[in-house]
Amino acid sequence: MIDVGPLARKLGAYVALSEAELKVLETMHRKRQVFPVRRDMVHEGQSNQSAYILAKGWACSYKILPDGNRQIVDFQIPGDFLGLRSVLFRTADHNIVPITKVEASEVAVSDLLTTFSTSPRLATAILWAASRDEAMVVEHLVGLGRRNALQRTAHFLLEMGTRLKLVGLGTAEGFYCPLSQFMLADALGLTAVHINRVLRILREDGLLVVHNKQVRFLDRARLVTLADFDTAYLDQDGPLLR
Amino acid sequence: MIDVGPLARKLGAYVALSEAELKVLETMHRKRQVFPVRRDMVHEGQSNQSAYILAKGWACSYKILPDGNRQIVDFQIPGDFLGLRSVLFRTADHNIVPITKVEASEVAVSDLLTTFSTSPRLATAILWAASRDEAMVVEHLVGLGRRNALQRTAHFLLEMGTRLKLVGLGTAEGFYCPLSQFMLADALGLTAVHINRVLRILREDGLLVVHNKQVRFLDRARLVTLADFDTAYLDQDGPLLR
DNA sequence: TTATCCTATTGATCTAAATCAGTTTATTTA
DNA sequence: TAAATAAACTGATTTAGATCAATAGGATAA
Repeated sequence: MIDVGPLARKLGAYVALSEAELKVLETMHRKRQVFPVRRDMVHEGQSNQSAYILAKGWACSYKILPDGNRQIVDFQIPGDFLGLRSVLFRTADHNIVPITKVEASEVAVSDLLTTFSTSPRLATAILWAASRDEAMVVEHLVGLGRRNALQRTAHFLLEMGTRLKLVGLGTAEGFYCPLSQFMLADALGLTAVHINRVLRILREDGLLVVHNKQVRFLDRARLVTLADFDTAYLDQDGPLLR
Repeated sequence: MIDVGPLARKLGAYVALSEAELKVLETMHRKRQVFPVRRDMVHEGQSNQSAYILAKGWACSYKILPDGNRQIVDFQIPGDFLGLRSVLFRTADHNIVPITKVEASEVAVSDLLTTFSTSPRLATAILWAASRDEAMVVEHLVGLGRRNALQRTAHFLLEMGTRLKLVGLGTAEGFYCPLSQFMLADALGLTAVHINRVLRILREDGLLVVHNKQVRFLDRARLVTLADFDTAYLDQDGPLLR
């Protein structure tokens, strides 16, 4: 079997893609670019921004408040679109920065629109993926509003695990995670000091271990209960539609 | 001038719409329905849900956690789409409930897709509006993660004011707001008790008054500073594109 | 190979917001 | 129009997570 790449793999979880559709996806990966760590790819206020498909590495989208505080809105992993809203919105309303070295393909919005009209199944799959990403932002919001530090952290790590598994970068047991405790803190609306304590509790309770940029789930069942994690779109094997 | 309805008014802030495009929008408002207060229009887990355009009244989308806690994700006001993600996602991942009596028009997704291919300008405008809504969810997330109760509340009320002004339901001075302090609390990740105290502080500081379901901004400049409110897409008069 | 920086870790203390326990004032409803 | 219910408001107390202040281990740079 050929390597279909993370995006095709992700969309394939939704619809079984034909050879022709895979070809279209392939053509979207022409202009591959490399982005170094810690240098903003998209900057708030920038206009005429491009959209990208992330092929390798991790990035994150964030906002900075006037007091210097940062809130990470979402992490982008291989197979994710990046900066789509900035394009539609004409001006970026947030920043995007690589966490590791990133490889990404620039996608012209016009190409995307063409794809939409010529390949409706692919279009549905892409919209499905976009809706799923939005649903994750919503879940993140719910966590910040109504979950305590422990549940929030557990939920976040379970979700990242699920996302990574979908693109073949993780298993039910764990995943490689290049995030520092400071980044976790900025995503979860906590301080790094508190994240450190939360991770200790999770470890001491035998729920999960984070060590050497590696997350390992020790007791997934109890974690899922603790975090009220919805496994609906996880317990799925093969595409939803044929 | 004819009444173009809240959606046309909102989209008109982005592109100047032609007579033909207004006609298309009008046909989307055929199947008008009325929904009573406090009876879920969309329920989590429901599948084959319809999408709606809200014509009159307020609704909100929310999630309930197992401990009974509620997090309101967003409020929907006239001109907003409602349940779009549920349609694309095939199963609703959240609930939507009317806060006041609601009038909404059912939109078949097929109609929407037709509109997209026949009227590209309208399509862009709708995507712009959708991006804007998503940007507001993101801003909400940032507030929950990194703003204190006072800034968060101020920011939220300024934002609602801006949204309502865009559809002609508010002015720079204030707006009608049917939300109880409990609903504000569920949206802002606080308790009703604390919302009450925050509103008192805002009142005593001469910043804004909430009374009789009416929000009045007393010192907009200071509010904007306090909340770090981005007025970029507010200081706009007439459509962005022609 | 020492100095510098970043990340992880821990203890002590502080504080914003929650919780608890009411009273008061509006709305519904009967 | 009285009774019932929901919403607004307030004080006292508690607590989850922040802040402050260090220590220590790797990694990077010079």
